[in-house]
Amino acid sequence: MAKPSKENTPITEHLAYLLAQANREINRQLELRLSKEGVPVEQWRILKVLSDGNGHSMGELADAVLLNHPTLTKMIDRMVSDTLVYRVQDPNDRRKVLMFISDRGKVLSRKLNSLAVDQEEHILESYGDKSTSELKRLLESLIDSSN
Amino acid sequence: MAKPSKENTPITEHLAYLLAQANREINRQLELRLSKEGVPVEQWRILKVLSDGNGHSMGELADAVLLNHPTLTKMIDRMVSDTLVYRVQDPNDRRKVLMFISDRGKVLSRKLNSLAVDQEEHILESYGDKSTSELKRLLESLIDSSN
DNA sequence: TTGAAAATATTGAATATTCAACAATTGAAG
DNA sequence: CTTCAATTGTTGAATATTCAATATTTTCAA
Repeated sequence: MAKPSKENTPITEHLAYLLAQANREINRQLELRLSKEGVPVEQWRILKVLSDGNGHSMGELADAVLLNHPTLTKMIDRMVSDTLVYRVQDPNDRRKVLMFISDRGKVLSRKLNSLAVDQEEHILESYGDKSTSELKRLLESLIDSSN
Repeated sequence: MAKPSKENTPITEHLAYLLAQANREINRQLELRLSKEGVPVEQWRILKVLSDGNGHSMGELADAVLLNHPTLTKMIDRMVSDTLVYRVQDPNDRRKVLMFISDRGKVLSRKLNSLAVDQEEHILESYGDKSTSELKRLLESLIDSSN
């Protein structure tokens, strides 16, 4: 019996493709909601991370919000112009810049969170509680196993 | 007892974020392998879809490979220059353009598939057979429920 | 049959992202 | 101490993506 070859697997069966497709779709939906406040998904992430009130360096932020450094720098430039966040030089390591959320940023962050929560709840409804938490668990473990 | 508020959920617990993170990581790994042939992930997808030998319209292709139309048009322009694919006007509907894979494209496609299969096997090893198929199942069903 | 609306693909301008080079600071070896 | 390598963040040029406008063809209603 011939050993089953994976060479002709349709693209829709590749994990990489399924992840890209699911991510694209969920992201599109989230984008749609956040557009009510005229804010891209990445800015929601940035505000969410910073809303712990602590200072976060650019490198740390870039990791957390899944952007590479130059892209983050330029996005932060815009957010500083919009007075949503501000930069402070790290006194302990003057190479670093610490980012903080402003009061205006906090107000916006609350609105965005509520839009994001809306979406999560919408997913829970149409996709189910069980599937959602199981999917989250598997994704976390995939991410873990990739490091 | 206070009703649990989701407003302060850390970003790492949002499905949208987990999907983005997992997708980024898996995509990065795939990119790394395909870079051996100097080809971006999207071109692998295009070649894979076209390797059924049939003609596919630009719209159909754009859906299948998760690119929007103008981006696809420009990527196809490059691939035509590299003689990996070619355009034919659809005789039944002259608004449409049918894309076909060339012989050179087929040769490249085989190499790319083997690199992609390598990755899937690597994932199976580190992440496990069971988890992988379960994750795929859940992703498919999430995508379904989003349409 | 005609004319307006829809579908399909491309183009060019505006934006955004990425890559490589740079500047500043820190760490660490000699 | 001094010097050289590593770390951190930004910049500018090169690329890539997106949005809006366009051209072409088809569909379909009047």
